[in-house]
Amino acid sequence: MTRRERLREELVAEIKNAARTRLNEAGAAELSLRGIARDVGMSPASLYTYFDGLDDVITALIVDSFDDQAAAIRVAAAGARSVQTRLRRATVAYRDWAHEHPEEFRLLYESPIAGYQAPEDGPTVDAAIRVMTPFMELLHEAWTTGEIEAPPPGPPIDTKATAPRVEGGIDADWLRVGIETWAQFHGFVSLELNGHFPPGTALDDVYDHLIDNITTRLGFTD
Amino acid sequence: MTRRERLREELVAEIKNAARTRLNEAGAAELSLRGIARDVGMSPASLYTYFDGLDDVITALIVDSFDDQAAAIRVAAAGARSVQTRLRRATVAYRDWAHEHPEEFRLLYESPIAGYQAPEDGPTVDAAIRVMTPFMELLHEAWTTGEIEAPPPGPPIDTKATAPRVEGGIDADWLRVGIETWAQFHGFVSLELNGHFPPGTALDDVYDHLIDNITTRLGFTD
DNA sequence: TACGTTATCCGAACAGTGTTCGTTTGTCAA
DNA sequence: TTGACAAACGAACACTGTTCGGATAACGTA
Repeated sequence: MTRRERLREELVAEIKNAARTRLNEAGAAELSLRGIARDVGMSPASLYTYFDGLDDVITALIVDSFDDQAAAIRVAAAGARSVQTRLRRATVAYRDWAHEHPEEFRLLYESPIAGYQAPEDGPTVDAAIRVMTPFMELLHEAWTTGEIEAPPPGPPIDTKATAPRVEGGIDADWLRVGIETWAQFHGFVSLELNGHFPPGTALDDVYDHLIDNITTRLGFTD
Repeated sequence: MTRRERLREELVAEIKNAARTRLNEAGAAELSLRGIARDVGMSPASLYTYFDGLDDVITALIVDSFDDQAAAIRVAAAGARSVQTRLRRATVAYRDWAHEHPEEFRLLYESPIAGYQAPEDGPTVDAAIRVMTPFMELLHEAWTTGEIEAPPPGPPIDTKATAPRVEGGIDADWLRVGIETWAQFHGFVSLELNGHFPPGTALDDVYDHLIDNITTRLGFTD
């Protein structure tokens, strides 16, 4: 590792850090290439030495943010005995992370930057799957340990795209259950973050109540 | 109604129409004030005679889109006998409308235009509530006709903001159930629209399956 | 009909954006 | 030391939203 390579890596990290800070503190509207360049103290043109443009910086940011959320979920779910408890903690961590990084959450799951196009080779898709993997693993574990029963059959899911990225493959019915579960608590977080719920309400408790309903319906015998 | 007032109304409608067409056909990135001005054949400065700026045009667009979705939901839910069927059709209409107007849906429920700020006096909030009202009415009707039972008590919801806008007020428990229900099918539509589900899957069937689960849990005896 | 008022419209300008190009500076290896 | 390459920059281009001043047209009224 030469000196130049090391400096390059440091500067790439500094640029990504400046971009993330800018996004979190000033919002997506201020996530501009020229602004990032000002923050790291270089000219806009110089940034093109390290990234192919603003979209490339954003793509790197998305991948890092997905991995950050995935790590937060894994940490929150670790340690508890019952799978039900770990699954609950994972869903709570999903929402907590969104509250701590609302701009990043929007960047990951909505499209707050008009004109941004994710790259074809899909590094952001890979990273997104790394967030869902803990949930799928918990469902699978709950099933193998007998905490919940096998899901009733339902519409088929095409597992070609996701199965190769999950250890031991993935069952179509479980993937469907995972997607449905995800959709339910994600919808709450998304609507909440975009201000679509009545103000003055203790949304923590409502979310807990929603998770209760979801886990109950999954078949956990509380 | 003078001639000038009529011309003004027509031009306002034409501007909004151009903005909506631009959004739907070219995406949020092309929803620019200068572009809209080009489409209607006037200078950018002239647009300020009719709107206070780009944000004001977008606000008008949001209100119209909310009302359009609300109308689609009401049309879809009308006519069927059982409340369960109408509720199901309403949820399907919610998703169908999103598929027919994906860019508009994102504009309503996510924040695809960085820097846009909704106005303080909340015309967009009023319009958003007009979308939720049919769902709340259906829940209330199912309860009064005995198709489902009263919801078990749960965390309280502050009904001050929404109750005055719904005829006959609103019950806190029912509002909570409505919010939870909405969150669940909205999450599916949002994730689907943003490409977070495995490709090649028959998502229509999965959504139907999800709605089955939701209505069953609401207490409808199929 | 004539006049003053007002709405409408536009051109020019300003500050900001992403991106490209040509050039210069700095670093590394042969 | 020299040649090759990475890195950095200034200037420019085509955009964007917005403001301002002035011109033009339509209006209500005397």
